[in-house]
Amino acid sequence: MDYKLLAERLLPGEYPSPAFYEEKYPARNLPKGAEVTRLAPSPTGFIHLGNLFSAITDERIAHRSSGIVYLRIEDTDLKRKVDGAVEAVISALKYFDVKFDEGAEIGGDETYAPWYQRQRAEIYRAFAKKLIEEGRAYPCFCTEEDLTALREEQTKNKEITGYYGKYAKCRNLTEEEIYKNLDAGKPFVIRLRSLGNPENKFKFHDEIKGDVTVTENDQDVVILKSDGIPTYHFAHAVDDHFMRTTIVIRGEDWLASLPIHIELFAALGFPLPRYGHHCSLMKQDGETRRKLSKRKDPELSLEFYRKEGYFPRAVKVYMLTLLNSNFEEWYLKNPDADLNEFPFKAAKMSKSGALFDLDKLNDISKNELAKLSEGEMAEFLREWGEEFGTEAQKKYFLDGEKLMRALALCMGVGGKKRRKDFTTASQAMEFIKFFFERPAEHEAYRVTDGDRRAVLQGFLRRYDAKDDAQTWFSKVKEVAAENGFAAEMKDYKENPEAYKGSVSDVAEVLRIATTGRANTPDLYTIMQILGEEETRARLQAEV
RNA sequence: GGCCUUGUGGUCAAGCGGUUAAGACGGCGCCCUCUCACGGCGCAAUCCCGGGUUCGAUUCCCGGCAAGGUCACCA
Repeated sequence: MDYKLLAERLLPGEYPSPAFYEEKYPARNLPKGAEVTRLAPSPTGFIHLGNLFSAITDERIAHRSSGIVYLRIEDTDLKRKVDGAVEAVISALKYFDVKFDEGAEIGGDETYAPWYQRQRAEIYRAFAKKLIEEGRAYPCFCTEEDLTALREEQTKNKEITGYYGKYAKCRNLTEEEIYKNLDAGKPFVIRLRSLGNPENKFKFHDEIKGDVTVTENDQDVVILKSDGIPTYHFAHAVDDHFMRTTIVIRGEDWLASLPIHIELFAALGFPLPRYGHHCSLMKQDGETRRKLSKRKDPELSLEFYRKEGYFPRAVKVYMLTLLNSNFEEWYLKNPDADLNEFPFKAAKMSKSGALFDLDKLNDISKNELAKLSEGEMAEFLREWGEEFGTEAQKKYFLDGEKLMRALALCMGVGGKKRRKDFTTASQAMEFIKFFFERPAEHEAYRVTDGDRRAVLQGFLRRYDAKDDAQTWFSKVKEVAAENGFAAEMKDYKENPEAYKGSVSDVAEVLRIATTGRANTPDLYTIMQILGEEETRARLQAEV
C-alpha cells in the first residue's frame, strides 16, 4: 500500500517537517539539572485541593532546580470548556503561592506558545501524517456502535476489551476498502498501529513510585479524533516533547496509560521524559475511601478555603506535610523559615493515597495564625472581609485602634503563650464580634437569677475603669465573698459544701453579661477595651 | 475479569534484619487557671494474613487477602 498517498488523502496539504518543529521549539537554555514541569488542566474552571497538591509538586520540583513550571490548557474536549476557567485556575493557585513562569494567560517566554492545545492543531496533524506515511498509523471507520458491540462481545467472552490485535478490524483494511470508505465520505479517526506485545513486561523507573512494572501496550489507541483534534495521549507526547518538559508530574490514575505513552514517544522518535506519578488525596466515603472528586466534593474546592478564610500559608503547609514525609520534622525545627527553603524531593513523596484530614489542617491553621502580629492579622482579616465579610463585619475595620487592641488580646500578642482560638478568618471575625456589637443573646448563667443580680450590682458599685488588673480582681473577689462564693479557689476546693461556688462562677457572670459568652480571653482587658461606659451599660442590662 | 499500585495505631507517618516500633493530629486523664485558649505531664497501638530464608523478621522472598486506580473519538 502506498502510505504516502494515503496520508495525503487523509490529511491533505503541506505540513512542516519534524526538523522544522525541532528547530522552532529548541531545547531550553537552562542550567544543568534544571527541571521543566507543567500543570495541564482541562478548562473546567473547577480546582480543588487535589489539584493544588499536584501543582505544588510541579512548582517545587521546577523551582528547587532553577527550572520552569508552565501552564498548558488541555482543551481538546470541547464539552469541558467553561468561560473564564483559566483565569480562575491561575488566581486560585496564585493565592496559595503557586506561580507559573509561563503559559496560557500568563505570557512569559513565547517560544513554546501557544499553550492551548486547540491552537496547536497543525503540529499534531503534521505528526499524525508522518505516522501514517510510515505505516505506524491508519484510518479507522468503526462507529461508536461498532465499538460498543465489540466491547460487549469481549466482555461476554471474558477477553480484554479494546481495539487490538484481531479485534482491530480497520487495521488490515485493503487499499480498496479504505478508499471506498473515504469516497463514501465515512468519518474516520486515526489510530496508532501498535507493535507491542502484552506478554512483554519491563521495569520502568518512576520518580515517585520507584521501579514499576510496565506491560507493553498493544492497543491501537486513537490519536486523532474524527474532528481532527488529538486525544490526550497524542497531545501529551507532542506537547511535552516540544515544550521540553523534563519531568511529567501527574496523578497515579495515569500510570495505567503509561504503556501507551511510552509506545507513542518511541513511534514519534521523541526521547521519553521522566515521569512521576503521585498518589491522590483521598476522602472517607462511608465505609470506603476514594479519591477526591470534583462533582462529589465541592467543599474541597480551593474557592471554599478562600471563602472560609483559611490562611493560605496554612493550606500550603498542610499540603507540604502530606507531600513530603520529612517536611513536618523540618518545619518543627524551622517554624519561621521560608517554605521554599525546604528541600523538596519527588522521591520523598508518599506512594499511597492519604486521607484528607481536616483536623490536621485546622491545627496547622491555628498555629499559623498564632504566628501573626495583630497588624498582620488585621491586614489578613481586612482583605478577607472586603471580599467575603458581612456588612456588620466590614464595620469592625472603622475603629482601627480598637481592632488592634482586640486582636492583640485575642491572639495573646506580647505574652509568652499565644492564644489559638480560631482557625480561619471567618472564625476570627466571629470571635472578636463582642468587641464591636452588644451580645444579641447570652449563654446560660450557672448561678441563680438572684445571685446573678446581686453579683452584677455588687460589681457595678465597686467598678472603676482606672483600676489595675490586680485591684480589679480583688474587687471581683470581694463580690464573691459578700455573696457566699469562695474568694479563693483553694478554699473552695478544700471545702466545696461551704460555698455556693467560687470566684470562677462570679467571674463567669461578669463575663457572660459583658460578652454573651462563657469563654473569652482575659475579662479585665476586655472591659478596658470596651471602656467604662460600654461596660457599665452591658452589665446594667443584665441586672 | 485483565493490568498496575499500595498495605506500620482512628488519621499522616519514621523505620531499610536485633529498637522500650519515633514524631504530629485527633481522643482520654491530670496539672496550671477568673472562663476559655495556650502550655506542661501522662494514657491507649496483635506493624493485613500464611508460609519460607535467617540465630533473629515490621524490615528480605513466595503465596494469599484487602484497598485504590485503570481498561472512551474524557482528560
